[in-house]
Amino acid sequence: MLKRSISFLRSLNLMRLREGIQATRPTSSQLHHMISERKRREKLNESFHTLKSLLPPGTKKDKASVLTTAREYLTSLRAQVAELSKRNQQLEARLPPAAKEAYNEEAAGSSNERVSVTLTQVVSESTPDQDQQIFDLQVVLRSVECCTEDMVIRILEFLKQVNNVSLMSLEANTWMSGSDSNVNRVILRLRVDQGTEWDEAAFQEAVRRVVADLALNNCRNQ
Amino acid sequence: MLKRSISFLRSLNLMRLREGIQATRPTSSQLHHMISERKRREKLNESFHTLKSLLPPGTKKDKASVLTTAREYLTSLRAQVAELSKRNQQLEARLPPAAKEAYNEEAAGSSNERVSVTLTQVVSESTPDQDQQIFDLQVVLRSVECCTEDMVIRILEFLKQVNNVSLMSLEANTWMSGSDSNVNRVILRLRVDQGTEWDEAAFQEAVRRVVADLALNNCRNQ
DNA sequence: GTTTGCACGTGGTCGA
DNA sequence: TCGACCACGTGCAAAC
Repeated sequence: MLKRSISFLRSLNLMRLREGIQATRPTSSQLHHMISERKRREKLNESFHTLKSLLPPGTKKDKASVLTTAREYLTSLRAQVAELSKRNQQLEARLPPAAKEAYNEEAAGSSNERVSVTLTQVVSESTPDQDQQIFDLQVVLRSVECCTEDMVIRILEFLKQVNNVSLMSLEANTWMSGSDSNVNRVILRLRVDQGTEWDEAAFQEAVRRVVADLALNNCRNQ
Repeated sequence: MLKRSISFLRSLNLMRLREGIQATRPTSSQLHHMISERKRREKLNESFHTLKSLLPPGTKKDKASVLTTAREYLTSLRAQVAELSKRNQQLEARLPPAAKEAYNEEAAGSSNERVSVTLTQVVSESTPDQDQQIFDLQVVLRSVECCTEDMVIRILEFLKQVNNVSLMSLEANTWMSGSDSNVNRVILRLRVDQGTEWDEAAFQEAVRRVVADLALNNCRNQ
């Protein structure tokens, strides 16, 4: 019914335009403008309709209501994303880092090295923050009498001096391996702020030197 | 159909009237209509502006662009929520059962205490050694700025002074809780040689004092 | 020049 | 009747 009246008005106006055909020269441009505006309007209305279809179904078909509820829904979704991301980070923080590689490495060769430091980046698709990265630092030390406490303390005190990394989680184990030589393994999950420079190899080498120095000192003491 | 003809006649009459006399009918009702429509328009534009302010900042100030980008952003946020929720569920499913209690405890009350120390004996039927016992020491510290590194270092240095306990494994996490107050949790598995005297409550109280002292010092420093 | 976009006033419909 | 809402055509800018 409404469409009918609209089209009726349209034809009426067109008739009016044709009535003044002799005095109004820019009829074609005006007509083009008119239909262009009509096209714009219907496109905008279509966008309104599709947007309303995405909103929660109890929404009024009001244009203003569509806008305001879109705004509210958007902020709500943002809050949900933030909360979920935070909770996700909490969960990931206390998730034990994968320790399978250490076992394989220990079972295989490379045991001639008393200290091994590996640094692997954790790719997490849930929190793809571009300004920070997450690394897993694994330190394995085979020594006759280097207690895990000293090792962890040394590593942590070293980490405190590096200002753009922060500790997310830490996992340390010690176990006997073969005849009276125990193996200490520490896995640290680190969050690296990407703002400053970050030399991965240099950091790894520094950790290696710290641990090797600890092993030397301890062996000299005993 | 009848209505159509009626409206047609009416509009025709109105147009005739307007053509004839233009100054006699700008009555107050038309003026009210005008300013009301103006009010409506500016309110709608305001809604447009606020909605655009919530969109990603590279958005065109076009009305249609605002609508379409709002739609895209909304679907994107929805997808993010779905993916985060799925991942969250996966993470919660594979969460170790030991950490669930701490999670609930953190979510529930008992947050009035900034430091909590619990010591539980691990009964393991696989190694029923009678001359040594295994304990799990859990330390939770809620503080605005007590980094986990210091906490672990303090606990380990304290442990080094106790001569009849040795560290088996260590697990430390830190995560944000609420507004800018992070929670540090450290779980230590200790082997206690039963030969000498072993006062469980005293040990726990000593750990609590160490951690509380650390928190005090850190709060005083900052 | 043309196209795009927007605010304006206006007439019309639908519900209190 | 009054108020809210909407579509229409048009004048007026700025941008391709």
